[in-house]
Amino acid sequence: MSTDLHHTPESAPATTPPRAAALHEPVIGWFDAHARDLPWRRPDAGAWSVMISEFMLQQTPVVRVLPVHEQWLARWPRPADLAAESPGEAVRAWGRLGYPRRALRLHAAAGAIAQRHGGEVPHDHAELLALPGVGEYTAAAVASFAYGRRHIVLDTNVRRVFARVVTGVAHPPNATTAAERRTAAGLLPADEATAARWAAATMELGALVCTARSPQCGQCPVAALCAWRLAGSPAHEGPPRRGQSYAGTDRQVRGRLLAVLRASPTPVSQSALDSVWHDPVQRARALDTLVEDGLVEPLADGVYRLPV
DNA sequence: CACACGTGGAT
DNA sequence: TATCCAAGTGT
Repeated sequence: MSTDLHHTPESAPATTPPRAAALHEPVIGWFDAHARDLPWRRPDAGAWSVMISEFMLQQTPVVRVLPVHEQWLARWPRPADLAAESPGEAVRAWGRLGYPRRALRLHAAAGAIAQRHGGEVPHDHAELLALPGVGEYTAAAVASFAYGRRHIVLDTNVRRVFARVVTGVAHPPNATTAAERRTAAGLLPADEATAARWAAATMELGALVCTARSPQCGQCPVAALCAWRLAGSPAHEGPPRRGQSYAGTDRQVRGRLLAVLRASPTPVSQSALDSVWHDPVQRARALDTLVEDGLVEPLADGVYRLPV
């Protein structure tokens, strides 16, 4: 086994990266045999179902999204149904998925779809991107998964698969780079339907086999072509991967405060909020930012509620 | 571009 | 127990 002692992120892999065409069939074939049966992937799933799932899946695992996604779709079958609700109800129904600003943005996106797009989730990438809460990834994902369009879908799973198979490193950079976009563009099948299949397949491969912690290379359809394996599965180099701290942060306080509001069908008093965090300064700051974000609505006399 | 932004399960 | 990680977006 030859080890490159002077390896840097920009250096060429020790072996030739696999050709695009050599990857398509095994990866898509693997997907056909092993893809999970997720509600938003079923033939009868509409674009709205896909869009709800994409919002919920931003930084939240599939198993926790499943039940909430089902509830949302049953309660708000079309974008206009959600748009007709108060934003507070969206925040409440978001439950404990985390990052509740996503609920607010999905509610706002539903409003924009009802107003500007005749109630239909747009097909066009640029129009999707213009919606609140829809970034580069989500716009591509909705266009590709819901409408079969040909787009570069670069999420954390796909980035990790390409980092290993093509670039030969254990993990992708912290932020998406131009080099990654070039790699993804070079691998994207020319045929539109195949490209959409490829996007879903590479994402699923990263989620189920080419995982962050302990990849199941024995199950991987392209293990024999994988630049990382061929290089001896070298450990991660470079800057430490971004860790998230949580205990004691404003985020934790915001979470506590919002949990109180979600649980109460009626406005809550200042004292009810005061009871969930000891430090009055941090508590006040957290409440302030929740109000700024539109997640909490202050009423008169130190009473608060979810936004109407 | 680095950082804020929730929550909970796995190791 | 501490850390890592999960289909990112907005600033």
